[in-house]
Amino acid sequence: MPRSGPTGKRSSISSKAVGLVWTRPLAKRRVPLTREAIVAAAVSLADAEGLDSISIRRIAAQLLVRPMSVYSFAQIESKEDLFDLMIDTVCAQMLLTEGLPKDWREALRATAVRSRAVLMRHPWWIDLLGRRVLIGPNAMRYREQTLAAVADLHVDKGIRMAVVAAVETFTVGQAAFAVDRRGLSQKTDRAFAQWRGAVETYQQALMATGDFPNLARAGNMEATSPEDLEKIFMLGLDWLLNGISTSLFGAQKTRRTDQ
Amino acid sequence: MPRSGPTGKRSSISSKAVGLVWTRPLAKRRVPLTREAIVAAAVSLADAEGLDSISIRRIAAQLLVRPMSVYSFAQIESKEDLFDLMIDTVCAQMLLTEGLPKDWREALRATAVRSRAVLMRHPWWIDLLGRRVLIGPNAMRYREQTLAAVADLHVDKGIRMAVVAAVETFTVGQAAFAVDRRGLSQKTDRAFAQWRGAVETYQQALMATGDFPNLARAGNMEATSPEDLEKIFMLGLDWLLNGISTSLFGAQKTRRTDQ
DNA sequence: ACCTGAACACCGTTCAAGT
DNA sequence: ACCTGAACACCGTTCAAGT
Repeated sequence: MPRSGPTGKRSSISSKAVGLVWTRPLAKRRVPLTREAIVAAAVSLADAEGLDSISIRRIAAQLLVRPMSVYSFAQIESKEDLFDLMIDTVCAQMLLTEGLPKDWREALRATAVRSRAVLMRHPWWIDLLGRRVLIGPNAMRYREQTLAAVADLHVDKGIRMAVVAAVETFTVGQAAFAVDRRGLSQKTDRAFAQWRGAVETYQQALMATGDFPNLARAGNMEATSPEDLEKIFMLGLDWLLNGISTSLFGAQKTRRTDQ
Repeated sequence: MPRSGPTGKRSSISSKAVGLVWTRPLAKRRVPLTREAIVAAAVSLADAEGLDSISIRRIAAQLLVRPMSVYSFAQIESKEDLFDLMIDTVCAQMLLTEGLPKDWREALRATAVRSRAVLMRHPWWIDLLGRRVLIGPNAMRYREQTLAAVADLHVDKGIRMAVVAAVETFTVGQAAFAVDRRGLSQKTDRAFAQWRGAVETYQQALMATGDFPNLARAGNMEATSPEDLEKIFMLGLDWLLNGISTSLFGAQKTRRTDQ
C-alpha cells in the first residue's frame, strides 16, 4: 500500500489519472455549486455522522470541488460561518408554514412540538447552540413567530419574554435529553452491544454499593423508548403551559393530568 | 523567523536546549501528574477558551509531559474518554453537599438553581451533552439526588420520571440560553465591538422590512443582562413547579406570580 | 513490560503563484 | 481580479523502537 494513496471515500478530484482520458468519466458536477448545495451537503453529513465529521475538505470532496472553492462559493470566511449557515437552515424547518393557532397555549404547544421534531432529526444543532449566536434570518423568523404566538397575552414585555424563553428552553432541553446517542464514536453494532454490556456491569456494580436506592428503584433510564420520551415531553409541556396559565391568570383553566 | 520554531505558548517540553545546563531550570512538575490533574487542566482550559481549544497536545504541554503520557497516566483511550471525565467532574459540582430540602418543590428548586449556577461556569458542558452519555459516578449521584428530591411524590414511576426530566431539561435549556457567547472565536474587544456593530446594522435592516413587527416591539434579546436572565430562569422554574403541582394535585397550593 | 519519539493521516486556513 | 496548489501549523492516534 502506498504511503498516502487516496482512500476512495476521501479521494480528491485532483488525484492523478486512472486509465485513458477517453474512458475516464468527466467530473460532472452532481449539483450546481451554490451556497445552498454546500450547506445542504454539510447538514446531511452532520445528520449522518455528527458534527465532528464536518470538515471543509470532506464537503469539498463530496461536491467535487477543491477545499478552497467552498470558501469562495459559499462566501464564507471560516468554518464557523458554515456552522452559522447550517444552524439557520434548521431554523427554517422549525417555521410553522401552516400558520399559528389563535390561542397562545395552542400556538406555543404547536411551535414546541414542531421544534422538537426538527431537533431530533438534527442533533448537532444543540451541540452548536452554546457556541454560536442565533441571528440568521430564519432564526429571526422563528423568534418572530414565537413572539406572535404570545402577542395577545396581556402581560408586560418582560413576562412575555420569560414565557417564550421558558417554552423554548424546555423544548431544547427535552430534545437534548431525547437525542439518540447510539451513533457515538461510529461504533459497529457489535462494538455497541459490547459497550452496552460493559455499561450494564458497571451500573450493576454501582447499584450493589447500596448508595443509590432511588436509582435502583427507578431502573435504567438510558433504555427509555422514543415513544416514552415523547410522552415525557408532552407531559412536561402541559405542566409548563398550565403553570404559566395558572401563575399569570389564576387556576380557572387548568386541567388535572394525574396518571 | 524559522519555519516551525516553538511559539512560546505551545512550546513542547522536548524543545532543544537553551543556554547552559547549569542555568537551565529543571522541568519541575508543577502538580503531581494524576488523572485528576489532567482532567482539572482540561476543565480549566475549556472554561477559559472553549471546548475546541482542548487538545491532548496542549494539555500535555501545560502539564509538562509528552502527549502520549496523557493517555497512559489518565488511563484514557481517546479524547472522548477525557471528555467523559470532564463531564463527570462538573456533575460532582452540581451535588448539593449541604443536603436536600424536605419539600419536593423546594428540593427540585434547589437542585435546579445549583445546576444552573454550575453550568454557567462551564458552558462547554452543554456542548458535550448531545454527544456523550452521562453515566459517570457523579452523574449517577446527581441522578440519585434528583430522584431523592421527588421520592415522596405520590405518583407512579413514569410520572415521577417525567417530573425529574421536566425540571432537568428546563434547567439545561435555560443555561444554554443564558450562556455568554462573547468569548466566541477568541475575538479581541475591538473585533467584538466591530462585530456587534455589524450585527446591529444587519438587524436594523431586517426590522426595516416590516416583516418582524413583534420582534421590533420586543427589542434586542441578545442584550439581556445576566440579572434579567436569572429572573427569567426563576420565573420559568416557578411556573413549571406550579404547573406540576396543580396538574398533579389540583390548584390549592399555587401562587400567582403576575408582574 | 512500560514508555515515548516519530510517523501517519488527517485538519483549517494562509499565501503566493498562476490564469 | 479571481482562483487554487502548495504550504503552514496544527490535530488524534498508531506503532515500532527503545529502555
